[in-house]
Amino acid sequence: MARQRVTLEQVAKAAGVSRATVSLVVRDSPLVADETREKVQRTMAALDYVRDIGAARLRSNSSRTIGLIVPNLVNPFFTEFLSGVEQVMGDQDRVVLLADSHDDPLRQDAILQRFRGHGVDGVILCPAQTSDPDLLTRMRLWNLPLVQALREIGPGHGDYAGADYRDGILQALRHLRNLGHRDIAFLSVTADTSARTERSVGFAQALAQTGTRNAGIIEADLTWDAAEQSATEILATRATAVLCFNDVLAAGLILGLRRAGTKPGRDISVVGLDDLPLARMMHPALTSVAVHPRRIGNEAAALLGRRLRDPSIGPGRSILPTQLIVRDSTGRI
Amino acid sequence: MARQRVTLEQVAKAAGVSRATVSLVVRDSPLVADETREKVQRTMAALDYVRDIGAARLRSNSSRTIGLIVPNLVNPFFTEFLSGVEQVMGDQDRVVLLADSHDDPLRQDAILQRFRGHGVDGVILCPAQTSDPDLLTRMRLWNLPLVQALREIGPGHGDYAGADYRDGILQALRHLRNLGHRDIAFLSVTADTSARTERSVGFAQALAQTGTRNAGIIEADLTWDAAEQSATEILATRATAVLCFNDVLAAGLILGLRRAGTKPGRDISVVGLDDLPLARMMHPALTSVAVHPRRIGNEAAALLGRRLRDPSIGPGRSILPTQLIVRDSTGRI
DNA sequence: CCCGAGTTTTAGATCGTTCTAAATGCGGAT
DNA sequence: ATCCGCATTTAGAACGATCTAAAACTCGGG
Repeated sequence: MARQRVTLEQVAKAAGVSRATVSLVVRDSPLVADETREKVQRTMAALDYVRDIGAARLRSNSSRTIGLIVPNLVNPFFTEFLSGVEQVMGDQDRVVLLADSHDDPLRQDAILQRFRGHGVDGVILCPAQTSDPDLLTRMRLWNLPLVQALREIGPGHGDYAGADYRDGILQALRHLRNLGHRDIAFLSVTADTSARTERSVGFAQALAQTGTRNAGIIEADLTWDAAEQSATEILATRATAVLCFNDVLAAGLILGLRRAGTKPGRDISVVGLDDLPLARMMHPALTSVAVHPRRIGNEAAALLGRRLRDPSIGPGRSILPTQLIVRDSTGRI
Repeated sequence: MARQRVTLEQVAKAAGVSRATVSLVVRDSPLVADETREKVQRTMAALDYVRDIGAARLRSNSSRTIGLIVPNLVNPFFTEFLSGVEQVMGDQDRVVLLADSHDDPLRQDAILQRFRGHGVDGVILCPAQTSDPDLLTRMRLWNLPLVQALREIGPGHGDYAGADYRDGILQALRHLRNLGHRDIAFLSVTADTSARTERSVGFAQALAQTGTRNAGIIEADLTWDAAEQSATEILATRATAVLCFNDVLAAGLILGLRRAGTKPGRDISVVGLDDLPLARMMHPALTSVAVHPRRIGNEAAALLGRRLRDPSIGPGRSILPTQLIVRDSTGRI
């Protein structure tokens, strides 16, 4: 039960130098003589010294720690994103505090306070639905660097990483039009986020640009069951093709359509957004717009790194290109 | 750039009491008078005081922080598990440091050092393949409480949370036998973990217990492509049914089988393990053994919580029951 | 009016680091 | 000899909390 943490002090004593010198070695400062440095490094290794980053932060105000808040850990989309963030942060020798807001602004607030208490250097936030726009000013007040990702509170300013959904939707509708579709429905979500408005607007614009018609907008909760049940509503429209808010809904919808006796890809075309891995596995394989959430995660992490290095730099916005992947769920009318 | 962190000192001054009193209020100690407590709480709220947990830990040795290492963030199985851990820890007002070892023991070591430096109270580890058994003694030396999950280094002692795969496999083979199958193949993975040996042994035992025959053990990398390609090898055996290491492999295999012109569920039966959400979405829908990774995550977190509360308590092992979910990928011979 | 037993509050040391400012050692130029 | 400049090293004060041990109250009883 012995408290047996090895401290700077002990290393210093063992190496016959002062605490301050060891501290300099730890942070590999150029001020220390090569001979001393080596001696100290040897004793550090011998004693299995591990620097206490908490104590270091107390004095220096850099915890090498960042907070990451996602609204959902079940959707593979977010976990791929998360994996992208973790990857870059690990390479920068930073550590990621992870939390799931369950799309609940109150919970999100609580998490932010907790993160604040832990002295994170910055936060990557994928905001919960209906987050208070006021949150941004509060965070500025707290002096807590923020990068938003995938979704955004309020009008876009500040660091942001996302994907060019509008263009992706345009690609999808062009593809559908080339296959002869004219009446297109949109299976949207109930949750109110910037991601939804972006895609709704993108849908409207793409309709105009491709000369196709809105056959109806159906909303469903973001679950497979809800999407499955929405199939009947979709079939009640005169749509020959459906664009879905994301692949989760598309997958559920396809299940529902099959259950209702139609053959997706032949009787009705379905396009997803996100191109989750499962898109390939479904039957019929899902035509979807690839978004590469992992890369967005990389970008978000890079943006935050940049911000931490230079807080005065202008906001960085990173909108990654998207790409339609054609599979079997879309076909000629 | 203003230094604007609100400290105990400032709260104390504003409330007209001492630092120590405020500290007691923060930790809601019963020692402080109700009147004082309220006064202090009001000033804390007014000043937007946030307790610095790093500083607290320095003195008190409890960081309310735990480390979680998974070998893979892409596999939904692990992210569900992770989500289970996060949930319980969040409720305990603890924060999760997350890292991905990519199944690489060296990386895993580096992560552990980083966690140690951050002063985590304990670690939940899903060990990377071929982790050195020596790691356990090292961690004991470091005085770092450990809960293993899903996989285990060395012979089982110490806290562990996992699922009863053996029984799940037995259920699967019974089911296959009842459908008339006698020759059963096992699609395994190349990665060498306790999870693999557990399932291999379970397969062998279940063969014996059900009076079925081993039609061959095929190994594939843990990717869809590899599983897809293994279909030809599987078809070269005389197996009428295949048990797969997990649903990812099962999904790939089914794709490969279909591509090869067979009809899974009719010509050949396929059973997965884990019952990932995608099992429902595939065509044919995958018969699989439900493992509930989220609950395992809950358990692992609970075990660690228990250990932190009382370090002297005996090791806890939590093996959750599994349950065969029959869908369309298995059929009468 | 003092005492003792509770209850409540507090001063000061402490945790392991970094920072600041100053001390030290060493050549070479004066 | 003395002094300067440079490269190294260091003592001691932070940082923001908790802990320990003692101080300051309160109150009823002698």
